Amino acid sequence: MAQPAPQSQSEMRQRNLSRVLHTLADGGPLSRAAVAARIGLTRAAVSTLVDELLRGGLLVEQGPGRSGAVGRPGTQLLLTDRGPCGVGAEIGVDHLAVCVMDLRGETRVRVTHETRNQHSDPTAVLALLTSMLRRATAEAATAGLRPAGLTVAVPGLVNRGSTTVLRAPNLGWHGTDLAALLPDDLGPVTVENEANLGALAELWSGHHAPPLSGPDSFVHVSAEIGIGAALVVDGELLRGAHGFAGELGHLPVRPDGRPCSCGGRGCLETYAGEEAVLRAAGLEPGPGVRIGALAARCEAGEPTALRAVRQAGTALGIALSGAVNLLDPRQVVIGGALARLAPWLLPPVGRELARRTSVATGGRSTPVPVTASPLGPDGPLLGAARSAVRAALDAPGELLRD
Amino acid sequence: MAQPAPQSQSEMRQRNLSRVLHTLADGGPLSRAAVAARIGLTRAAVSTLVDELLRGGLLVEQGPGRSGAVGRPGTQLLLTDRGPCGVGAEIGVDHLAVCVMDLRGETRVRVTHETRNQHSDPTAVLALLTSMLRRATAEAATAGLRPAGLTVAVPGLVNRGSTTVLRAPNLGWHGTDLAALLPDDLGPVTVENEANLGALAELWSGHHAPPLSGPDSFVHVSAEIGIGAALVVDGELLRGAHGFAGELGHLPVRPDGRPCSCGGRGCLETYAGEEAVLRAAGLEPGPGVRIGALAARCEAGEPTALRAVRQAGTALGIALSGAVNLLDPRQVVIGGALARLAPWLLPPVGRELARRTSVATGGRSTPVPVTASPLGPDGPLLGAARSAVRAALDAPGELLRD
DNA sequence: GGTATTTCGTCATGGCCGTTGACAAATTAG
DNA sequence: CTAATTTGTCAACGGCCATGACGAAATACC
Repeated sequence: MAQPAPQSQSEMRQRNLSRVLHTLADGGPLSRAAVAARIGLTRAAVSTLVDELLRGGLLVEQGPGRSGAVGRPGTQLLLTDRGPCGVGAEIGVDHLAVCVMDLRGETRVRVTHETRNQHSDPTAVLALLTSMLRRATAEAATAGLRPAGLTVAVPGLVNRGSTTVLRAPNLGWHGTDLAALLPDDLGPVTVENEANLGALAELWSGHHAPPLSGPDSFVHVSAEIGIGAALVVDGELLRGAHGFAGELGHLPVRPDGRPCSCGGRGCLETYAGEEAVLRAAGLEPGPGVRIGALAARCEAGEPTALRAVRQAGTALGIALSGAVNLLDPRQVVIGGALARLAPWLLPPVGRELARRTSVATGGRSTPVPVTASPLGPDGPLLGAARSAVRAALDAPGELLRD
Repeated sequence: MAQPAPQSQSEMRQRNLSRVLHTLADGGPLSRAAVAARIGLTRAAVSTLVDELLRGGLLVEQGPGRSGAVGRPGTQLLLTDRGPCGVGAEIGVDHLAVCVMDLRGETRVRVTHETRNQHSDPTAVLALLTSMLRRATAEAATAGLRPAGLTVAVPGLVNRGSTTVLRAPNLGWHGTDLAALLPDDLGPVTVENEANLGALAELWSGHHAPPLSGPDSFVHVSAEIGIGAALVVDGELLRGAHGFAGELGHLPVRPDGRPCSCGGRGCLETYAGEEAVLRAAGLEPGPGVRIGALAARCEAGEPTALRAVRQAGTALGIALSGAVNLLDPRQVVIGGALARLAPWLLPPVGRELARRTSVATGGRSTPVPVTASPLGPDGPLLGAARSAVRAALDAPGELLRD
């Protein structure tokens, strides 16, 4: 929401159009007067903004609302469920997925495909993804939806603001420009780290702690590539100077401990990474043998698996203590595939956090709350789609161009 | 602050006035045309903005600039060195300081007073500080300067957006509202953690790495209360949800190590905190025996002191590795009193960072640069004064009110 | 030296945009 | 049924920036 200052009046107009759209996206159906009250403009001004958006087909009017309150009831406004939509795509280690979301945030089409993308050829993978995109958008078109932007979630590092994947170790991709291999008729293409998108999905879903004052901030842990964390600060993603922020997996947990592939020693990843935990649980990591298998053993109550997860949780808690002391987030969220392990992971994590973050919580008895994301593995895909939707709502000028 | 801005165009005007002021504050003397080019408005628009600021006495015209370039030379504009000014104050453990800064960023008056503020009475300390403020602003008045805001640096935690010191262990203050004990005729009062202000001073001083692209981001380490770090992300201070961000001192360095007063074990502070380092160097911590004494022994080449600092540096490097992996800052700055130890502290810190942050630097051979702040112990005071100046430049409407 | 060129600052004009104040419409309270 | 309240719209207004032209003041070139 933090947009650049308006410097010309047309920019101000764009920003106000966008504010109307976002207000309706957040607050469900509202009358013109209610929108005006929320964004601090007069009813007359909002009327002209709404007229423009209605003419452009971005809003629809519902019948007069039965409010029960005194006074003339307002006509309820709603974002359209036709017209522009956002497209999200996810490139996972063992699957591809596409999701079409309308401006209201409803998922309208979803296509999934199981594959093995480890050490794969980007051209082949993106050709498959493109055909899935074609199928999904064709189906969306029958519902009157027209793509206004595409966001792709990737398990790797993406250069800030570019569409090039710098490194995706699990895919074996290096310096691959995805925009060149994807359709260009779906609107602007954005490529983003999947952990970041998972965190944004969490932020935008709104089903967590109410924003007491000011925007939200949290640490969102996932474990697709090693152990990644996405940091949301004041409602915005913290990407870092080079786009590499959130490398929780290489926080030193035991400075003289096990050597890590990164060259350091005792990184969190050597204790709580997928491979380390699977081995500790007596499982041989391999294709198909991933966190899901471990969760199954925990559910079965197998002691080796439980001990392995507990130890991983302790290490994760130590690393998260560092993050909490540094960042003072409102909460910590365990998302992605790790969310399945939450029942066994949260207790040791919470224990370490309680021990080690008393200063950062101001000595109060309540440590940072740690929760599991209800979105779980769907986070990155939904975050990608919603990111495309929000980008469209941010630029109403583009959408009104017809 | 969440005031419903009913007049969105006058808000735009205020912003543009502010942009003119900030452009001149950053870029030295500039002509109207140069300002227009920088902020993206037309010369005509900037002319009216500048007229208003000239009439309000915030700008002055210099004679036509001798540029040597073809074309009519522009009349150079400059912020005034009279009229409104910012006042900064610092409450240290063993000193008080006040600084008056004009809109150009020049320090015009500075008053320092040595005291012992450990476990002191806030009322007495602030009475003394008030008399210093009176003296400084009286002297500033003879130069035509009129205070437009006061920012106070304190070695403790301040609630976000309030003027109340939650906890300042070294001062022995708890829940003290400073605004009630300070003069109210110096403009709005702001209270801020001194580590944060030191970092902002560093950010605004501009004498570090050139901003290659986008705003700056760095981790700024100081050591007044334990070990504090201030985090600057995208040119803004990261304060945390409760205002407690930057507690570097309690990052776990050796999770089963020495017990810490915070209740945790192996916190950085137990290895690199002032008290721990002094003891390791064979010094008995006490009033007057602080980091300065240690630096003197290092300069003398005393082996025990050198070893103590080297070990502290290693611990600091481990903790900073965590911070760098999480935040991906452009650089790390050692500031405050710690800057005096830089010659002996930087090598071990750099060594640990190089070992442990290869992932966060994208595998490139150049790790995050670590530098010592050239401001050193002056950072917090200068940051406080400049923060007051910038707040004034942000609200030109207030300054033009006469 | 003189003219052309370039750049600066200003002016009048115009368009855009949100505000103000008033009014009809639609509903509830009594 | 009347009064009160709220909604949505309209016309007039004022503020603000863009546009395009102009004179002013310097340099570049002949």
